[in-house]
Amino acid sequence: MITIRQFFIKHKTILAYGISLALLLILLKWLELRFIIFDHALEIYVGAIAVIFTALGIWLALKLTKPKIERVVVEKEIYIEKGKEFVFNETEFTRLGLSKRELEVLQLMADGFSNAEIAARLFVSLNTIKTHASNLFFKLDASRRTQAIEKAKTLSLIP
Amino acid sequence: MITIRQFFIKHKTILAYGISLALLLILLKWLELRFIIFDHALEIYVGAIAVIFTALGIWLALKLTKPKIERVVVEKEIYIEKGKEFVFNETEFTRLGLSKRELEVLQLMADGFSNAEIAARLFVSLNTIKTHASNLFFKLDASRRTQAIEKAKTLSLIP
DNA sequence: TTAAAAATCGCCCGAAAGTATGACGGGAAA
DNA sequence: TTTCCCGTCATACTTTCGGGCGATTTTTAA
Repeated sequence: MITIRQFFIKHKTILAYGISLALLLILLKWLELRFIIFDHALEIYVGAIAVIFTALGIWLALKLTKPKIERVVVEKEIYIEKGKEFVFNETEFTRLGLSKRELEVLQLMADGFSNAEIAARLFVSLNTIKTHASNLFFKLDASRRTQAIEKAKTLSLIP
Repeated sequence: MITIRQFFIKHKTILAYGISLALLLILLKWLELRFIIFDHALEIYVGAIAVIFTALGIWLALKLTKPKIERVVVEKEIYIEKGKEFVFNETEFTRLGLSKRELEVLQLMADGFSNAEIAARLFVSLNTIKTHASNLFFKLDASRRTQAIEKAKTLSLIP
């Protein structure tokens, strides 16, 4: 159930607009009264309306235009310690969403084994290895095993 | 010296605005005439003016304001190898009887390039790269490129 | 200068790798 | 309990690799 108060809070922009309009109408009525009093006041009246509504239009346009989004690419340098003992990069592993099995296959691939050899070593079918390899390439954004290995090494996923 | 024509060309936006205003005034005059004829036409008249000038305001705002630009910073990570400078194993290189070109191909292979890509990079044909690769595999006693890369790395032939 | 080594290219063919898609069970999380 | 991910496997197809030839042209070094 939505209370009136909640409604007010939710639509405060619309409310503000409504109140503004009301105030404008009051102003117009007041101007209308003045118009009766003065000669040639019609021109002033119309002019005032024109000015006010031009301003309103401008305000509306500025308020309602969506900002154009510009992407700025900032290069962030990440230094990788090399030559020391291998430390597994758990962060990247999780970020890329790799599975244990996939890492296992990746490791064996880097060791120079063929898909058939990997399949034999892990006691699964060749097709399974191919599936793992495919997923691996997708996750590592690689299209070849050598590329995948290269990336995995720089990311410290494998020694 | 700026001629009148040049002035017109330069400020055609302003001119367009002026002409629009003139047309609007004509329209208003015409409406004013109608207003005399009809009873209660004042409200219509004022409403029309309000609408027109609101539109004008919106148009003006859109035309004259610079588009809002929202900057979104996108971080692109760049991995940089640090420490452990690579020392080329000249001994192994000579012992295995590798050629300069072969080493070059080997290097590119390790970087994850396909034979076709290597061929393009070295401005030679795919067949040439295949020949180099074959010789490479023979000399390194490997039967796959991944194996060759593995061996070459442990022998410090490539970083 | 001349032979050896290196680099280039070609063709054929089979093997391996990779793509696409679908399916199924099991375990963990919601 | 249901959904989602993982691991498993399969089929069918395309692409890339790698082996096995042979061949010509530079380069290099004796």
